[in-house]
Amino acid sequence: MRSVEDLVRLFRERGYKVTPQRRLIFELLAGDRSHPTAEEIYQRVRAVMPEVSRTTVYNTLRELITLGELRPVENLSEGGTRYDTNTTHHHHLFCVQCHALIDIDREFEGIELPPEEAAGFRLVNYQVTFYGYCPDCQRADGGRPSQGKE
Amino acid sequence: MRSVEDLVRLFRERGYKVTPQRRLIFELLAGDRSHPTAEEIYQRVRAVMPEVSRTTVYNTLRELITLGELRPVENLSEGGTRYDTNTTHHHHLFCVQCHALIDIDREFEGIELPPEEAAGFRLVNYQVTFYGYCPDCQRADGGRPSQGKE
DNA sequence: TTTTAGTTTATAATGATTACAGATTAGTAA
DNA sequence: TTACTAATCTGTAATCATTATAAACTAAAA
Ligand SMILES: [Mn+2]
Ligand SMILES: [Mn+2]
Ligand SMILES: [Zn+2]
Ligand SMILES: [Zn+2]
Repeated sequence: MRSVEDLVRLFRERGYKVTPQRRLIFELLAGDRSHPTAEEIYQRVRAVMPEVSRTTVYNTLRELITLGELRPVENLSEGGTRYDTNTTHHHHLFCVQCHALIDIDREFEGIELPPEEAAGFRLVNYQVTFYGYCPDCQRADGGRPSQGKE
Repeated sequence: MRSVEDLVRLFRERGYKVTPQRRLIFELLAGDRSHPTAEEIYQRVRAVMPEVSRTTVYNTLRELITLGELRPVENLSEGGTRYDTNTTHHHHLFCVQCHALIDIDREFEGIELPPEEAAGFRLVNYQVTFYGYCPDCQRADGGRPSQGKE
C-alpha cells in the first residue's frame, strides 16, 4: 500500500473525495503491518475522531480493496466455515471461482523457515494452498460461479 | 475421519448417545471429501430427515471436532476479516494463540504441483502459511491469548 | 418398563458485515 | 467567496453465520 499522499492523489484521480475520515484511515493503514480487522481499525480511528462510524471504516476498506491498495487475507471459508474430514496434515487446491477445495496429500520439500526469518516463533506446522481455476470453471468461463460437481 | 460404525462405537465409548440425527450426519460425512459448510451439511441432512434442526448439525459438528474426527479448514480471519496492506505475493507466519500474523517476503523453491496432481486446475498462485507460537506466547505460556505487540 | 442424563428443537442472542435513507460536505464553478 | 450538487457520512435496520437457552423428547441403563 502506498503513502498517504499517494493515496490522496489516487482517490482524487479516480473521482473519490478525500474526507478527513478517509485521510485518517489512510494514515493509520499506511504504516501498518499487523493485518488488522475492521473492528481494530475502527477502534484506532475512534481514538482520534470519536464520531466516525463503523460503516465509514467498512466503506473505506472496500474502496481501498477496489483500488488494489489493500486486500483481505486469503480465506478458504468465505461464507461459512468449511469442515474437513481429512484430519491429518495435508495441503489444498482451491478454485477461486466456484470454491471447490481439493486435498493434496503429498509433502513438499524445501519449505523450511530459517530461525532468522521465523521471528522467534516456535513452529508447529505449515500449510500450502494453491489457487486456480478448476476444470469446470475453465470451461464455463462465462463467469458465473458454477457449482462444479454434484 | 473413520467409518460410520467406528464413529458410532466411539460416541458410545465416550458416553455420547447415538441418535438417528447423529448417525445420519456420520453417514453423510464419512465418505465426503468436498469440505462442506455447516449449511451444506444441513441441507443434505434435511433431504433425508426434514425435521432436523440446524442447531443439531452445528452441535454434532462441534462434537466430531472435539473428538478429533473432523476439523475446520484453517482460517486466518477467525472473528473478522483481516486486511493486508501488503498487496504483493507473499507468505505468512501465524501465531495460533494470539493470532499475530507476520509477512514472509521470500520465495520458496520446490513448490510445484505436477499436472497429474493438479486435478486439471489452471494454477494462478500459491501461498504458504506457517503456524506456531510467537515469542510473547511462548513466554506467557499460562495460556490466555495475550495481544502480543502494541 | 421406568428412569434420567443427554439430546433435540425452536427461538433468541451475538458478532461481523452490508443495506438504506436522511443529513452533511468536498470540490467545482460562478 | 458563495452556491451548488454529487458524493459521503452517520445512525439504524437487515442479513448471515453461529452460539446460547430452555422446554420437550429419547437412548440406553437399571
Ligand atoms: Mn482438506
Ligand atoms: Mn500479509
Ligand atoms: Zn471451479
Ligand atoms: Zn502469540
